[in-house]
Amino acid sequence: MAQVVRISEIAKFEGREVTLQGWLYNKRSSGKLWFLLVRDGSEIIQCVVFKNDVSAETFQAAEKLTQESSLRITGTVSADKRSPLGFELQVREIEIIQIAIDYPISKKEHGIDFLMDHRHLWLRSRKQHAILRIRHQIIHAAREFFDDRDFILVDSPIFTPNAAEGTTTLFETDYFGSSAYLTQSGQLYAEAGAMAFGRVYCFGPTFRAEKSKTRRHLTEFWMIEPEVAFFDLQDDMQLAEEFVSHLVQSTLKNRQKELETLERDLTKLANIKAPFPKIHYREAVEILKKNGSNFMEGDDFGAPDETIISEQFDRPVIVHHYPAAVKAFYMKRDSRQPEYALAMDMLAPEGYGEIIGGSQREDDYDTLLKRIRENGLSEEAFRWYLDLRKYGSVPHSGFGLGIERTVAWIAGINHVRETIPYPRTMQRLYP
RNA sequence: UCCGGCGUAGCUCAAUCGGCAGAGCGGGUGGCUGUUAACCACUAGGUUGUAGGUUCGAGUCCUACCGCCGGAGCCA
Repeated sequence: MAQVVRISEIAKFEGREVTLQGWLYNKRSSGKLWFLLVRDGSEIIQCVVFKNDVSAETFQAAEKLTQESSLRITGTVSADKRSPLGFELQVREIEIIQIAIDYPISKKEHGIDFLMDHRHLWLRSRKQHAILRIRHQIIHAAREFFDDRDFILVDSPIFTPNAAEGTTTLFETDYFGSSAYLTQSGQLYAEAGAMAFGRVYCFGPTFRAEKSKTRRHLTEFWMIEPEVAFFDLQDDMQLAEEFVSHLVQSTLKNRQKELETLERDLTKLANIKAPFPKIHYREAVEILKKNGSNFMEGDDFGAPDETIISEQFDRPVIVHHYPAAVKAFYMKRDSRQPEYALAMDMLAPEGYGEIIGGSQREDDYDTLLKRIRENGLSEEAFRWYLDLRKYGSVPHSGFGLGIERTVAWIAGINHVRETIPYPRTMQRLYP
């Protein structure tokens, strides 16, 4: 065995003998010659086995290897123009660790249900690698954005005693004889954090028991939620557009190869720079009317409406001042036009839908208490939340960005289920 | 929950008007010293989702159920 290296760093070892540890991705033969595609998690490299250059045992080992068998393979790194990677391994020795029998995912196409049943194995494939590396990059960029702006990470609990959004979409679980709910949003706790630290964010999984079967929905999805004291709606929208610009530009800069693997149109991403267009709800309604939608003013937008609106722009569009009636109880109303909430949504281009929802929060104790009562929510469960309006209440705002929809949009993936390692939907709790 | 679609080999799909259930991939065997989802030859592999019905005859038509896919509503 020679020095063990990662394939991603193979260029540094040209002309030297190295050992790779990994799995067989695919193989081809040509008589006295085997071409082994070996992956180690970082990259895939073609390893060439000439019958005349290796021992009989090693040549037999090459013959015996099946797809996804694990191995150590030793040889000399050589530059080769025919290789997509630019380098090959001229093999001297193969050590089989385990022969994989009947690996279920073949090189040809599969249906989505089959692939999702084998999600734990599907993660090994090229496309899934590209998507999850992009997800990693977006999460990294998101943390970097807030950390660089002096935000403190203050995570919210996952077990909660109360609802943040509609009560019909809560997952209820037994909690030592009483009920707890899986969080739908970390926002309410982030508000408490903002009153403590000024600017905070939380990042974690959230859960919605919505019976949605669409390409934009999961029952478990990850959300990053900043919350800032003394921010009004304008400040909030500006933060959101700078944030999303950063996510896109960081991915474009650091994951170009993965975006190309996914055949993403990079020119569309290059445009995504702040400022973004910002339109009042009423302007959005005008757009819908002009484009032949039978939309009723006063409603919230449906998915087809969002697509029509977002198609008017070459970058995400922020719609603000939604009718208060269709928005959550904690959103502050505009004092000059109280039928509208100081709310905003960011709609991604190309039909990817809403990626951000945010608002300026109601900061008046009596008004918030009234809203809680109007919505039939438990005053007792929200006692702590009301405290924030009792002890030094200030204007504050925040938003939540759904990671999976953002990854789907940036990576150009049709369905959010491929943007998370183990998607949870109404139909799927396995693997 | 509602609307629409699909269930055939391990996988992806064919099967004309209701008339012998087939191909590619994957597996096995053999061949090939530069392949890129390699190729060539041979080969094994089937309770056509389940239950019932119509018919001389059902993968195909009808009913119910189950599973999945897409969409709506709801949302990020």
